Amino acid sequence: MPKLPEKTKRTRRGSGAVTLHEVAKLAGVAPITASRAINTPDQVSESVLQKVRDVVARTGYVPNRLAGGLASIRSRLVAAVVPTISGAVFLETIQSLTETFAQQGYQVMLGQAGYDGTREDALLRAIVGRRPDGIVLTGILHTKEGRKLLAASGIPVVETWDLTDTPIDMLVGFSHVEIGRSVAKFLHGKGRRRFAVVAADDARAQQRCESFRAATRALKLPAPKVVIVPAPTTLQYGRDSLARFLEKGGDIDAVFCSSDLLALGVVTEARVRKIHVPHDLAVVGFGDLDFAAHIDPALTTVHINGAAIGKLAAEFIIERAEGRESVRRAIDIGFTIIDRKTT
Amino acid sequence: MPKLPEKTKRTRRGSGAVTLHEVAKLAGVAPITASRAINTPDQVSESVLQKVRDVVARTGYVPNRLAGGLASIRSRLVAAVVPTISGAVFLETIQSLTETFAQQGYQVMLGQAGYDGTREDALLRAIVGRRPDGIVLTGILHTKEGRKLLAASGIPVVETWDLTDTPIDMLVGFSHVEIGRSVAKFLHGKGRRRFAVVAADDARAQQRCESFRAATRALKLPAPKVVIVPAPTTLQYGRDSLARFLEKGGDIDAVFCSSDLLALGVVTEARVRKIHVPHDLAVVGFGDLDFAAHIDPALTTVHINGAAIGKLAAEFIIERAEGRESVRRAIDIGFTIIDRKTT
DNA sequence: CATTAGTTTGGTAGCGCTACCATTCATTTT
DNA sequence: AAAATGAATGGTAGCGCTACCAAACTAATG
Repeated sequence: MPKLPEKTKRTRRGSGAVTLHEVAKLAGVAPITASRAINTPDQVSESVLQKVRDVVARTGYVPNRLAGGLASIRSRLVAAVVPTISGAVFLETIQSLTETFAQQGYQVMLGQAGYDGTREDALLRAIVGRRPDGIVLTGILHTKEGRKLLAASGIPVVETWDLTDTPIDMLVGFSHVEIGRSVAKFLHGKGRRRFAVVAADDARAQQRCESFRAATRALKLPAPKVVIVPAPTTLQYGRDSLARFLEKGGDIDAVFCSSDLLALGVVTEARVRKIHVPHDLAVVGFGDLDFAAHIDPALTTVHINGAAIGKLAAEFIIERAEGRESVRRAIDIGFTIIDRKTT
Repeated sequence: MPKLPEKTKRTRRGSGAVTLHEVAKLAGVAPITASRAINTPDQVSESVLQKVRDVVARTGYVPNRLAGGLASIRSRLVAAVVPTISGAVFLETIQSLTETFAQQGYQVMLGQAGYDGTREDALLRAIVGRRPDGIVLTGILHTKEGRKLLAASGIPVVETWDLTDTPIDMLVGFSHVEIGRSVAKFLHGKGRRRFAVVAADDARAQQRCESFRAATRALKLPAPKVVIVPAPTTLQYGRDSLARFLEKGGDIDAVFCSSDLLALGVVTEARVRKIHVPHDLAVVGFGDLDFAAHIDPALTTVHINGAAIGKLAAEFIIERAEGRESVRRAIDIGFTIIDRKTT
């Protein structure tokens, strides 16, 4: 059995790590055969496989995917872009995205674009430079520059958490306009008439707010009172917002919040002020985060299947990467209003 | 001005994207000069810089960092490993980590190891294969295999959210043992005597629980009642846990929870059962998440400066990558018990 | 003026891997 | 038996970039 050679030569260049060539030499085969033994084991004889696996174990060889990606145009790297990771809404999506990709041997690169989109272009350039096999845009509106860059790169892109008639490439989302309308109707159906909205200062929350407002108009109700809070949302903003409504002599009987955290804040503030939820005030959240069902009173909210979004987005990109062109390119995953105890 | 050439040749190989060589040719300089114009602009004359920048803008050239990383052993990629992204505790750390790195032109790759650590080794291999400039381990205990792999790779590693006498490399953390002890003393100082613990089934939560138990023994108090819940923790587990204590005829006057979400659950369940917090029951959380200060009653909890951990970890790795060997390698960032209204 | 030092540019040779084609040898078909 | 097929292996030539050294040229020094 050949002895493991000392790390000699290659002083200046090279990481000093074990390379495929060294593995091949120790196994007594050609480099390309060693490569096949590792990547496509069924193209190789049992004996070669054995020898190579043996050497890999002994040397602790870890393939250099930088080199592999450069040689094969398959980096097995994908990028996920979120406005910010601290807004808990996207977590489920990222989690299932990461898991689905990990199972297929892909690594996920995370980028935070910020809600204002200023860093977005720079981020996209950094991402494209890594030549990922796909890019998942999580809930983001795109600058012209960004769109051009992505289109030119030829990298598969999935936009998520929204719908548009002009997707860059693929799409997994749902209609924020539809949600705003549905919630308005829902509250109206419950006999509520004097609406308020607490909406984060981000494009999708604003869309929901706008269509909510439009729906109240269609229902011949007074225009809803609106408070805009910075994104990402917090419980405190929710408390403050309710306080604001009441200070302004707010005569309201229902609040639609753009996140569950805001809704929890409103519920909390209401309790402190001895306003009974749902009797005096109905509260609707958005996101159906983990805690929504278990707070007291249980929160009525709009459920989005974030995990499904992540899984689908990953599958779309994997299909593309494997060359299986999928026909479905845009999916509306829908939403559900979960009627619990705050309405 | 030379015309942009059609994309010809290189049909099978190559991404078809603009390369540095093409940029150089269009700018009328050697490839290496173009490289310098882009990466180290002050090594190059004003006129060359102008020409190259011009061509880059016209062609939409995006440097291939895969190739760059392969050639230079500087991938400008770093990996962050978390047990799971849905446990909100680490979010702040990841966020500040990502931001600090992004500012320096590094990209962050995210890996989820799972709380059980089964996927950890596979994940580490995948990460090492990408030859990142650094790896940040967020709150993880490491298998022998994993330690060996990382040590052999020579990649700078920062372990976080814990302390150990035998760090793989660098360390930014705090003492879970110290926290358990401090919280026990804190509650004892408030006159509480009949303790309970709700702890997640993960190593660090267990450490806090253990030292809490040890401290009660030292204080000659009865052993605390303990409920273990699966990680990551949820509000519901918190509610269930309090229910469990009470069913078992739990004669308790204080609960130490291993997360703020659990604590919120306990507080919620207590309210539903008309148990007054803090009069009848004191509750202490862990993490001091965003909402802790704003729920009602405001939550007493252990504050960890997660953002600082992320920032420091990033700085450690950047220093290493730039060749500036830092002396400080292990930092205890400490913690604070924030005394609010639940105790 | 020659010599030295500094600045700007270019050539060569890989980094570690895989695509593509060519070769060998065993197996099957006519 | 010859031809055709298939399976296993190897050789060559890059992928797109940068480290290293060398050359050319400018400026400063004695």
